[in-house]
Amino acid sequence: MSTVHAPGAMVLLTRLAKVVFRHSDQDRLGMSMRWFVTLSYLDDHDGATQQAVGEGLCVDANNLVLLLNELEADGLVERRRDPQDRRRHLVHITGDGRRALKGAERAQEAVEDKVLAALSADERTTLRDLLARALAGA
Amino acid sequence: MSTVHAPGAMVLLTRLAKVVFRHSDQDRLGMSMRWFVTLSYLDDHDGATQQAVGEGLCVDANNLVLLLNELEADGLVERRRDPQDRRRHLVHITGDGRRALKGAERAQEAVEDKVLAALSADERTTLRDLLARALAGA
DNA sequence: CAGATGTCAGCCGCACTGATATGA
DNA sequence: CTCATATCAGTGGGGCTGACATCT
Repeated sequence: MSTVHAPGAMVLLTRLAKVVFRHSDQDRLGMSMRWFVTLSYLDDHDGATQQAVGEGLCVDANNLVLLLNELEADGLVERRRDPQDRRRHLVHITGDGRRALKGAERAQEAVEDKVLAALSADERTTLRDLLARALAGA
Repeated sequence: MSTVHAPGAMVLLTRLAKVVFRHSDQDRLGMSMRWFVTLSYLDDHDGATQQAVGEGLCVDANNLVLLLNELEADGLVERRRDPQDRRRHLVHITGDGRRALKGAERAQEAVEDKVLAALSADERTTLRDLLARALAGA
């Protein structure tokens, strides 16, 4: 028989992320995954500089411009000049943005139930905690 | 102050996966992440049908054709007709494929150390176990 | 002047849709 | 003939590089 070879955590993480992506279509969430993740980040980091958002989300600065253009055109996000340094843009989530986010979060719970179906409630909490701490340290 | 709002596990997973992707460049691994994940899967599922590989990795059947073409051209993978059903292709990893995989795995450990820097060895094991079980159940 | 920030144009790898060929 | 499997061509959105404008 072939040896049961255990893949590394990075491979598992990458593969599971693709599963999440597969289940997180526009129809279910009411918005694209990119929008959802971006709004989620801004909900926690309201008023962050555009640069900080790019680093936090691992999205290219150039690409972020287009992404924020879309969100701002829909009124979910606002760019304001930093009075202290007028080169900077401070990115804010709007009331509409928060409302849209809440809706997507509720829809995403159904996705989580499917993706983490094999895990108990306690295990899901543990997973969430580990992911959050890893992300904070990276 | 703004409320400390906790993002869901799916958002955290998606974001951390992008961090992994960022650190897993061709130079470090010696191959692309797509190759690495595919070889890793075949190491555990040698001789799987092409269709099964696509489902397991959440990669489109059409896209998988091109991906396997690349791997086969480099001699890391072999496609063999299934004698029982000559429509099917059984995908096998070659000796060269296993060697290349081992090298990439070693390089990937360094990536894991960076991405999971905030977690202890025990916590990394726990994370790996939870991810593996979630993946198996999805 | 140099350095930082954001914007825009262009290119490329990747994912999906549709059509085709082969075999059960 | 039908259904399944794999392949290929065409299309679209996402990610990156390079050049430019604005501000410190």
